[in-house]
Amino acid sequence: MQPRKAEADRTFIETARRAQIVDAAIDTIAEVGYSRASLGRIAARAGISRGLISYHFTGKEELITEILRGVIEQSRAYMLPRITAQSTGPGMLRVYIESNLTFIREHRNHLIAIVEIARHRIAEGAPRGLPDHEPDQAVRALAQLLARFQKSGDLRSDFDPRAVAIAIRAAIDVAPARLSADPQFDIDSYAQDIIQVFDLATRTAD
Amino acid sequence: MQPRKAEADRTFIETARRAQIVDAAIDTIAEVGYSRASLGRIAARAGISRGLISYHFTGKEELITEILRGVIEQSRAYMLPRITAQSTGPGMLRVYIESNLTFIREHRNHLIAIVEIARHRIAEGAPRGLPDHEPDQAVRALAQLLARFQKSGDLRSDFDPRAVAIAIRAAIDVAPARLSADPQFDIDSYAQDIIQVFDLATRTAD
Amino acid sequence: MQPRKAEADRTFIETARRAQIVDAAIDTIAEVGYSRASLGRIAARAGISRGLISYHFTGKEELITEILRGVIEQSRAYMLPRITAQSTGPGMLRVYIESNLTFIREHRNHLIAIVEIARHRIAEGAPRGLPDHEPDQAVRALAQLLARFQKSGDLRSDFDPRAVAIAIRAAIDVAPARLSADPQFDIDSYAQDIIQVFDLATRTAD
Amino acid sequence: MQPRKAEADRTFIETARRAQIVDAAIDTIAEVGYSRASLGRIAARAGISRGLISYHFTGKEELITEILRGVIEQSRAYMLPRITAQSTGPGMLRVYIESNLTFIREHRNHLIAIVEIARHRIAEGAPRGLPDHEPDQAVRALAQLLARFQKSGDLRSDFDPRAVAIAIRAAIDVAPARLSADPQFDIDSYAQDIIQVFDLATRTAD
DNA sequence: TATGAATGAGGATTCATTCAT
DNA sequence: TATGAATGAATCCTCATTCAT
Repeated sequence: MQPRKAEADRTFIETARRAQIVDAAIDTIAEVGYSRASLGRIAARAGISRGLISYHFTGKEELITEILRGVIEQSRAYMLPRITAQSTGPGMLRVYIESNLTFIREHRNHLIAIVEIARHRIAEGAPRGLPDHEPDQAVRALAQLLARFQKSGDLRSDFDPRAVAIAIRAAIDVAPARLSADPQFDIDSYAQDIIQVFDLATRTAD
Repeated sequence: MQPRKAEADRTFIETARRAQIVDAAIDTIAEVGYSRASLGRIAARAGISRGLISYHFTGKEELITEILRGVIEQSRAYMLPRITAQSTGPGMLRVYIESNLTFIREHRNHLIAIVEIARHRIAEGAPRGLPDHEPDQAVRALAQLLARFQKSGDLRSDFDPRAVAIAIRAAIDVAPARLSADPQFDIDSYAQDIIQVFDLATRTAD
Repeated sequence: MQPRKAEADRTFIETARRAQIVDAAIDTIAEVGYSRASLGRIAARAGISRGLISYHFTGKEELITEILRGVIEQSRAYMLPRITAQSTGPGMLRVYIESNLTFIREHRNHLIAIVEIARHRIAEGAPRGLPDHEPDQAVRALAQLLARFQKSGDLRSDFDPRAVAIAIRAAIDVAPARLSADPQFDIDSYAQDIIQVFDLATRTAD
Repeated sequence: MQPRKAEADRTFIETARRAQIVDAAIDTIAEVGYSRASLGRIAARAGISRGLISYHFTGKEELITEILRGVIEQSRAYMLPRITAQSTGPGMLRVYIESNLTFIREHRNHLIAIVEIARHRIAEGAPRGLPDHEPDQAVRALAQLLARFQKSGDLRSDFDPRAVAIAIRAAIDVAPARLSADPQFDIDSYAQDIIQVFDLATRTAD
């Protein structure tokens, strides 16, 4: 759905309300799961009326899309500078995984929510809303990074960057659910372990 | 919940119908996603009335549980002998990944469906029905395998078997969704790639 | 509904089955209440298939009517001779109440069932099936008895026999429900108490 | 179950709608009986949509409980002052019966409805919602009254107050159904008749 | 006779959405 | 801006009944 208004036209209050609703929606999805996250429950958590959500968002879909957009934007803002600061292949890979999992640890609910949303969007074959089918985009970007370092001889050249990108993203994307379902899951040591896995798997034999 | 009848008491027709319904449910879930897979849609696909599903299954939950049970059983039957036939760590790992992905390729919808179901069950915190919270069980079994070969010196000992198991399962479990969403995804070459990833990551340095 | 066959045409087996079904229905109604007493549950209790009930009875209504008919017949057979054996007004009244409550005590479920049925029939304004709206018939018969003894000077003449009949029947008809809901309810001493109540209320002042 | 909101928080419109729905439910139950009184029929009678009932009440049970609560409250408000104004045993008893039946006459449908509801609640063994299993409470209160006057020598002491209370309540509770099923039933003269019955049965011999 | 199979109606509930105020 | 009110669709489930074997 297209937004109710162009972003630029929004008043201060409107922007604040949208943010408040988005936050409530994230927490609700993280707590009760996507399919039980009705507008009623989201409104209740935000302490506002059901109607107000409809007032600020064209429909449920716009709200969901907004969540996605926001979280992706934040995560990019956090990770991109860190990743681009690295100049070696192994370094980039380490920081990529590390910054992803750190961001997940510090934004648990946000990530639980978008993973939930992504699954539903994929499952229901509705990749509209985002210009490009979200999880794929992340895979593609990572694959490009890998390919670049393969070319420069900084990573092994005998693997398909796309396949490995899928595996890395899978290992990362599984973390939010783990985090919420398994109290013993230690995301930091998990990070170190999979950094080693993909480091060994992609590092050139010296 | 509990089945309408003990399995042994079922008529030929009853068994056939149950199977037909289970199949229709699998295809429906694979096509429209878990949350849109209503009994009505499942019945429509099977070409039967809504009531007939209720006649053969105590409730939606029994149907879902039956799907899970069936697919897990089939996949075990397919993979277990292949995996246990291997005596070396790397061999086991290769066959584990390979047989999983082969099974996925040959039972696309089945796997799409159970991954969908598993997500929902996790998300809604209701892992009842199956003795043990399904995806975890798979992780745990794989972790045990890895640990065993670590102890026998057949795999590196400097990684947490549980963490690596999670990563391997993630790489496998992501395949069904890929398969259905991305027409260019080549599961066989993906298999070879991730076999190499985890082989390099776990193989002892000679 | 009219019965499937004239009573005379029934084979031995048919008669036995009908009786078995009627018994199962009585126990089911007594246990789970009228509205939860589905044909499925009745069949299950009888250990037969759902279809068989439909084979022996035109519909649920015929079954229910049959229960009513049977229990009323039995209760008449038990009570009538006892009541008509009495020649005085007070004696008749005592035996009327006593034999009713004794019959109730000895046929708990049967009585619970028909009271349940009667309520539903009244409530749903469907007094068809029986030539005459059941509870009314009992009231009317009792009122006639009372009136007869009033005329012969054997009971007070300053009460409306119909009103008192209603009150007596109410005191009796309430017993089955009490019996099943209140474990401390002692039907025998209750009988003595209400015998005294209606004796004092109707006895001529000597 | 528990109401959607605390009673104090309700809007004017909300209060009015709830009352309207309760009224429609009472009339529907009185007309077609408890088990046929579906939310659909109730909504139709109220001239509103099915969903609106769910909007104002948590579920069917809350609606039913609300009916019970309301009618009991009204009937208490009507009867209690009249009964407690009496100081003698026979006087109390007369006013008890009289006020009950007057209230019934003036609130026909209300009483038909709550008797219907009470039966169902008893039959299905689910006396929750109300603090105490309703009909029993009425019996108990009356039994206490009777016992008090027995002790003070104002009523015969040779009857069980509980048994007589059951009989009196039965005579009263049967009136709503009579009223609706039997057009010739004259509740006022019925009142006078059973007042005499229980007066004669409990009055001390002077 | 008896069963299992199948249907379709009806019922309670949840929910996204619309609208008047 | 914000709310409460209201709707109607969708969903799961139960059930009486019908029918072929």
